Amino acid sequence: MITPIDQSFFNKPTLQLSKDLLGCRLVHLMDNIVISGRIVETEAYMGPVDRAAHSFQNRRTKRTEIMYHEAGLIYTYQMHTHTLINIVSGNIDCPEAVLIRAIEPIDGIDYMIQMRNNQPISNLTNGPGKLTKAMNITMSSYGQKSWEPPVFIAEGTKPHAISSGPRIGIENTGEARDYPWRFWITDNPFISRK
DNA sequence: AAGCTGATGGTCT
DNA sequence: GACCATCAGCTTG
Repeated sequence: MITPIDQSFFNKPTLQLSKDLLGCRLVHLMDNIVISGRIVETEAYMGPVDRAAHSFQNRRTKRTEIMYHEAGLIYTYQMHTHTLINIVSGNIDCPEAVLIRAIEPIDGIDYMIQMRNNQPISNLTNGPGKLTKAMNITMSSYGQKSWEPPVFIAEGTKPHAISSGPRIGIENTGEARDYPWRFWITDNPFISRK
C-alpha cells in the first residue's frame, strides 16, 4: 500500500510546488492493479497574470472552475484527443495550477504498455497526453482530491538536480512564452523533450 | 451559427 | 516537416 502525501504539501507558492512535485510519485490505485510513476517534468501556470494559462485574467468557465478551489485538487482537461492532468495550486480564488508533463514508470509497467499499444518503455509516459493514457487517468478525475485514492500524489525520491526553461507548446502567448516555468529532473531520460 | 485556436501525439512523406 | 483527430471556449456576426 502506498500512502498519499499530506494535504498540507500543496500549501505553498506554485513555482515551489512545481519543483517539489519533481521526484514525487503519481499513483492510480485501481481495483486489481497499482499504476505509479515518478514525476520528472512539470510546468507552472500562474493564473490571472499568465497569458498561457486557461485562467488568464481570471477567466472562469465550467472548465477552469476547479482552479478557483483549494490547492491539491485535480484539474483534468481535454487537449485534442488527449486528457492532461494538473494539480490545482495557490490560495482559494487564485486560479493557478501545475501541469504534470512526464513521469518515469514504476508500478504496472505491463499495464501501461498495453494501454499504449505496445510502445517501448522509453515512449510510454514522456508527455502529458501519453502518461494519462498509460495510467488510465480520465476526465472522471476532474475535481478529485490528489491526496486520496484513487488518483493521488505520494512521497518519492528527491531529485539530484533540477533544470528549468520555457514551457512547451505556447508559442503565441506574448511575453509568457519565455517565462522559465517548465521544470524537470536534470538528465532524466523520461522527460518529454530535450 | 460559424469559424478559429490550442498546455498533444500518431502517422505519413 | 505536414496533416489530422476533436472539443471547450472565444470571436465575429
